Amino acid sequence: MKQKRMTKQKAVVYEILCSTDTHPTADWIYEQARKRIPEISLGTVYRNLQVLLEDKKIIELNYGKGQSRFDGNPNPHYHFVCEKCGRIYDFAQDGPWVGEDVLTAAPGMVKSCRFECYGICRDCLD
Amino acid sequence: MKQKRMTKQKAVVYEILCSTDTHPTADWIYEQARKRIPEISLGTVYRNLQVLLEDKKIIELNYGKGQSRFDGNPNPHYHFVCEKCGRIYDFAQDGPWVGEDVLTAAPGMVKSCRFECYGICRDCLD
DNA sequence: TGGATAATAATAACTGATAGCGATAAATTG
DNA sequence: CAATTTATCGCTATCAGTTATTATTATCCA
Repeated sequence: MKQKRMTKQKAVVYEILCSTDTHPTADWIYEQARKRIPEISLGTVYRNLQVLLEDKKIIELNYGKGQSRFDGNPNPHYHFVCEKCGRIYDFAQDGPWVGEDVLTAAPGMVKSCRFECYGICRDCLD
Repeated sequence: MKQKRMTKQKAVVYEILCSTDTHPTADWIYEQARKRIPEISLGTVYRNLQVLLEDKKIIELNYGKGQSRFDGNPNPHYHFVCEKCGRIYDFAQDGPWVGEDVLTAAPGMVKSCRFECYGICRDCLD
């Protein structure tokens, strides 16, 4: 297996992602990264996000439209997407989970799940 | 509000989508549609899928990578994605549902949800 | 049936992401 | 510590999927 190196670029990408809970896009990470490594390229950001994904250090969130978003928390957890402001929130990791009965109703062997809610966040409700 | 017309193309796209439970891609629908309207264009398929989505007649399923898939059943239901063969299955609509407790744990007002399981389907397990 | 206009077919343009390339720098070897 | 290997770099071109544009055609209501 190909050995992986920790580079300044990779470290910065990972640090930026871990220092926020906003589930940013690659573009946003790129903008932030340029503040610390002005010559970094968008391709490098994408490449390192891919490597971090392979190492299961981070999670990728796709919402079909637009860009992927990334999450520095690799532990399984649910997300709430505000349809008004677009922000993505985490469900509390110590909150309730989808029941076993739902999983056993699946037409096959379940290896992982994805659960998301869409609606209006508390900020936008006020 | 702009009035919408029912065209041969739109009807065919909808009929094709409703006549299968394979959650096809726009490309597949296009191939099928050409059997009935040889001169139909891919753009028209995409456009009509968009219109049907707006009318909430169908559902779009994105899995990030690759093409979107479409579902002629607009009622809320869960999906199971086989990671081996790529097929997408429906959960039984009379099966168990994600508990209310999970929904009330959301950081906002929930309007819709998405729940998917990934794993190996029964066909591929044999 | 006629006319306004929504929808079409064809094709070009767009977007997010990836691949290829020569250059660079980190690891390894002697 | 120098030489060599090779992973990663920045850059650019490319790709796939989708959407926008445009001239033409078809729908629908009076």
